Amino acid sequence: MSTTPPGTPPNPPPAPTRRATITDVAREAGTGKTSISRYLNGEFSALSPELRARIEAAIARLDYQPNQMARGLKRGRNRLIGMLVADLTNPYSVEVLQGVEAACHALGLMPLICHAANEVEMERRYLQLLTTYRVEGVIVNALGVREETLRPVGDGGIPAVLVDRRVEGLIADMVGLDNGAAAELGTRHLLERGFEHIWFVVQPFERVSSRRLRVEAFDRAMRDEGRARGRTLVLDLADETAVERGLAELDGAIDSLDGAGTAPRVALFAANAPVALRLALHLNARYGAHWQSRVALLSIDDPDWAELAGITTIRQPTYDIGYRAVEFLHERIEGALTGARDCLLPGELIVRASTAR
Amino acid sequence: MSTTPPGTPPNPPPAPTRRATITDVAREAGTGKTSISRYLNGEFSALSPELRARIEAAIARLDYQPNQMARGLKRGRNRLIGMLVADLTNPYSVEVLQGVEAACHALGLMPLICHAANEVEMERRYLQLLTTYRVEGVIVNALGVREETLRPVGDGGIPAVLVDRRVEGLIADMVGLDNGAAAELGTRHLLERGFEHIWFVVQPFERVSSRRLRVEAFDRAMRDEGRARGRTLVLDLADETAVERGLAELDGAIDSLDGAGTAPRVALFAANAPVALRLALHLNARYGAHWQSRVALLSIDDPDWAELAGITTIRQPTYDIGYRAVEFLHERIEGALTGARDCLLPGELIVRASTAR
DNA sequence: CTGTTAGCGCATTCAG
DNA sequence: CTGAATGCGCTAACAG
Repeated sequence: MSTTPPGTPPNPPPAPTRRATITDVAREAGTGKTSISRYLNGEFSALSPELRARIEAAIARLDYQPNQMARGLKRGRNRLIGMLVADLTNPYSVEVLQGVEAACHALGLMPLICHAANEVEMERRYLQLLTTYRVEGVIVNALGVREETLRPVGDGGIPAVLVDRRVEGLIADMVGLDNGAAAELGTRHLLERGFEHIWFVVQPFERVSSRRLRVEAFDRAMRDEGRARGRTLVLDLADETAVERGLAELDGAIDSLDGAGTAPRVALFAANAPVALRLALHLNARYGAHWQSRVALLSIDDPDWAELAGITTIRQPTYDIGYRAVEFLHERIEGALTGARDCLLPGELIVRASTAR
Repeated sequence: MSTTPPGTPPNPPPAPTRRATITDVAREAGTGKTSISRYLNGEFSALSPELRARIEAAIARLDYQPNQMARGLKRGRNRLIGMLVADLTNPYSVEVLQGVEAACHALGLMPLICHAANEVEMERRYLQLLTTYRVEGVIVNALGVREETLRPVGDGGIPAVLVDRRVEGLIADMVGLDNGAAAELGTRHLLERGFEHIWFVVQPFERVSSRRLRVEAFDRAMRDEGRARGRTLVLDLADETAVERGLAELDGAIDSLDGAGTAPRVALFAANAPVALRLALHLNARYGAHWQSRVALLSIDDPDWAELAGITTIRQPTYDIGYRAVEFLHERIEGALTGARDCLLPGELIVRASTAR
């Protein structure tokens, strides 16, 4: 069907081995390349209706599609932006991505998605690759290291906006959850529900600003309160033996605090979904399907299994985070010279059986 | 500023606003562009050690990075391939992606990841976009429609390999789970464990080949057996009211079959993880946390919450699927002219509490 | 309104 | 061993 010109047999063009170029179209339309270019760029006011029609026909006949690479080379901009994701396995990332995609769509940008899979080396490679492809900007959900890796980015380099985490020594826009408020929200909730012992469980946080902020807010909230006992457990999910050691510590505490038959007195506050999952798996294995009668679990992030497990969560405005990040980046690309800006979005508490009492 | 003349202090150039080009490097090294190009392409045998050193220095001084776009334009190949994902929200997709990335890495390819978010229109847009960026090939986890959308791809068009699903009228390589064997494996398992009523629950499958194959294999396996009763329930997850209607039907059946106190006689076989999650959520809401004492649940796909919920699964070799897909594509790109090939990988049954009796 | 000219950054003949 | 010239597909001045 396509756009067979009137008068020709309706066979689709025989799979052109070489894609048509602007020169081909010009020849086919009996005109110069400039007019084709004008047509492509919507400068119709500079084209007679007659010429325009001929061009249209030629393009259809040749199934012509302009080569973005060439356009980019000439124009100096290719509408490409990089999106560097630390861990796509984390539902958080995928959700942010949806916002990013929507915004890109709306702004005429094309996101190149790169997945570092939690490996610093990958992060470096991709960043370098993005650079060589001359992306106009990058959105970075970084692994946390500045040196070398992030050199080409940010101040002076290509425009960048950080997502979720700040990077030491890198001045750039940043958008993410209001970690302080979120952690405080969760802590207060647990305190209100009368838990006497609260463990904040988090992955190593020295290098990841968002985690650090969450820990700090937790500490602060617990200190302000005074009654309940709060502790922090660091779980390096990448090191299984370390994880088991940490979990054993937790088990000890839970066992010693068990108020047989009564509602649980201890609550676990997971700093994010991966941690929450690891905790749930362990508790499930150790105490059986009824582990929730022993311990309560609250988590920042709201993965799809949270509802199934009945755990309380603090949902992040992931979509908005992604969308906003692209907007920031776009402004920078268009030349906004503002200083580094922050956009901290609030989380939403979703109370489920685990802490409903 | 930029090109600091030789003999000046070795301060790193103050963030050149314009990236250095090959011409800059040539000038800086006091040679021609050709030699730089040779250096970049590793043709050291054609460079005197002395020249080579000068080039090296110049590149470092200018922080030069070759422009991939320009290279691609000239060479006619840009090492880019498109990866079109139907639904990144599905862990299956992310896992496949990891295999794709690893293979790309190994083969020197750069995957452009595009997320159709289950929208045919998005799929069309991205495919068209990939075309204009002149990707050398595409890996497609399609939404299932051929017309228009997939026109530029496959036979005659740019090399393509399908993942998980075949597309009607499109002749191309395909790699995915051996759906027939997997569904049969699951069905037999349920029969062995003595379930008397088995429901196969699946999303609308007319347009998605993998789903169709699973349904068919289930039917076949049930027919072969004869004793137990098998039924198929279609759940269109995109249509909530339809979903509820379907679930109500299921509820009726479960209730009527309830053998009070004994082990469950009915098992649900979910065709994939999204369906399994929807089922689990519903059962959990309706029968409480102990729903598994009423119904067993088996699912193709092995999402991270499966272990937590204790449901039996058939895990797909997702990583291998992605890796293999890239290998196929690579061969095609390099000019292999074989007819369409298939690569069907086996699934692995993981028995958990739900069906352990 | 329309076509000609000159590069964008790079790789590739083809002569030194 | 080395470099000058040519053109990839396209846009952007410049003239008609």
